[in-house]
Amino acid sequence: MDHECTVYKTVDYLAKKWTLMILLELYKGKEWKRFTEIKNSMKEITPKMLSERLAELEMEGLVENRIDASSFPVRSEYRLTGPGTELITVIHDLKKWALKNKIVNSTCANQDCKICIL
Amino acid sequence: MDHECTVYKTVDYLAKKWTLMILLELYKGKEWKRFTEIKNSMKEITPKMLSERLAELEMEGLVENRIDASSFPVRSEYRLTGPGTELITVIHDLKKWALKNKIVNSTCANQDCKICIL
DNA sequence: CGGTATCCTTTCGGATACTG
DNA sequence: CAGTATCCGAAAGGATACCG
Repeated sequence: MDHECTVYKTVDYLAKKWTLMILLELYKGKEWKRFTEIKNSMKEITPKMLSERLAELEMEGLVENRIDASSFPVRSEYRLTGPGTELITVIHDLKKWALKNKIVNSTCANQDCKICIL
Repeated sequence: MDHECTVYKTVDYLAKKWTLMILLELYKGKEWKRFTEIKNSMKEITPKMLSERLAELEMEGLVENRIDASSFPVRSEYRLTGPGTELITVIHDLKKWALKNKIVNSTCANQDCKICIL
């Protein structure tokens, strides 16, 4: 939309399809994850989408990428940056708000969600 | 997208165009605001969009509507509910995160933003 | 005033194929 | 393996007109 307000800018890219899922996928488990590894963990995503979203997140400084070109095939891995990890806290707050105020009966409420693992 | 995860569900509707702007518009100033009053404060929005978004937000329990049908023209007013107001806190946290981690030089950082007023 | 209805444009994302 | 290129369909949103 092209905003000047920080809040709108931030939500604009966080809100895109797959973005949150990718962030949470990178948040769980191991530090560095390979492209295909991320892709396989999100059954429905296309390489095009994953590629686009990772590029955006890298530009926003939430994700970093390291490439080992000496090996073949090239090994490319991603992880959350510091800011990226800190954002998870805010997302967790959002979840707490939702569970407190809106969700009446959800498996999400009884336990840590298996999907977002928050 | 049709998620089962609380977090995704929540972001799915918060992320729609105009939604955040409407919430913040209702957050500032007076308690109850009329349809046209909201519309005029957001120069670019069409009545269709405002109507759709308000309906969604009402369904989600973030906004409530009262109608005075005895007057003519009918007087219809909106305001944030309790949960709606609490959400503003989370949005504020998101802003703080963005200013701390991402925004280098923004008028937003020096003062409360004139747009989101957070 | 407070919306709906209709139509139309634009954007987004999916499917698929291909490449170094 | 880690993507990119191309094409296409669905859906979101804008413009405009109209109505109780």
